[in-house]
Amino acid sequence: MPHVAELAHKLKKAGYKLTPARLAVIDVLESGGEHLCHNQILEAGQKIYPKLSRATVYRTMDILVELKLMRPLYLNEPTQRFVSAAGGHHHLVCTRCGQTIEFDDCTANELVDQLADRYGFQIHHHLLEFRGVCVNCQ
Amino acid sequence: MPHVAELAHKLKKAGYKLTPARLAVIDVLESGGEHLCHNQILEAGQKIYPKLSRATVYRTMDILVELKLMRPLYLNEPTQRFVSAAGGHHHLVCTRCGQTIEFDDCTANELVDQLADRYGFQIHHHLLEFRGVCVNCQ
DNA sequence: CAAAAATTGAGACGGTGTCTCAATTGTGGC
DNA sequence: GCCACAATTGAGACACCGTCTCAATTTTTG
Repeated sequence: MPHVAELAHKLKKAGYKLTPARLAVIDVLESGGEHLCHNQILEAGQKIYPKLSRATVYRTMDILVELKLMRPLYLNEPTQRFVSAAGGHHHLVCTRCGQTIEFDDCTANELVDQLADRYGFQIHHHLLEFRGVCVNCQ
Repeated sequence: MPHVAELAHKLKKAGYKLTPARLAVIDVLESGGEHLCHNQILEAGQKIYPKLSRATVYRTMDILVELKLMRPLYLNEPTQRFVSAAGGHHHLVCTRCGQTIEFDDCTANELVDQLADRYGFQIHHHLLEFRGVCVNCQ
């Protein structure tokens, strides 16, 4: 989970201005749950800074992704969501209720090397997604 | 890669009618490349059966997914794409040119058990996605 | 203080996925 | 082969999403 101070500081350090709109977005990211999408960020952000507009949310998220402070992902739906770049990148998704658990364990590192060899790819990152039914929904 | 005959047969067996529209969609799935999205299926399908409509493509794909003959996935973009349910479920994506290689190797099976234990999930399937730069784009 | 640069909100726009509805079509029973 | 009925269809309406433009505002700089 990102910290307001940290995100804000890095934004400023990268040469971006700390405007109320951007601070509202950052605030939402810090206090809101995980896996927020643009719309959720917009709605929550407007409670903090009512003038906040959709375009600004998109622009701010672009910056945060560019600076590798947040990471975009698609959890089996057409909506882009965001997680802190620091957090675990792997997911356990309940296909019934949508609950998503994030974890870090990863046994894919050997596989990364194999694939790099076989296909000549430079692999930068990877994502594991497990899908099933959670305890409550069984 | 699915076979027309096979998909068509299973559709009929499940109680669905074999209409020209559905056959066109199936034909595209069989002959077209991998990772097709609705729009690509529509365009290719209309070359076979010009009256084919967008709604029918969506409906047919819903059925095929329901019957577990095809599998939907999102490759880091808001567009849903489809792969044969039988094929490999893991991907190597070039972030520069978009080329996607599909493979089957999987070292995640131990991880599946661990996660099932830890979180009480019944895990049905999983997806690995590796992202990097392919030979040509380096 | 003035000019330039960065950022913004509002709204237009094209594309996508969903839905409705009247018209058409495939199928099993005859 | 034909018929009646249920399934299926295409067309278009609709809401929503992501992108873009642009004029207005704010911030920084000289």
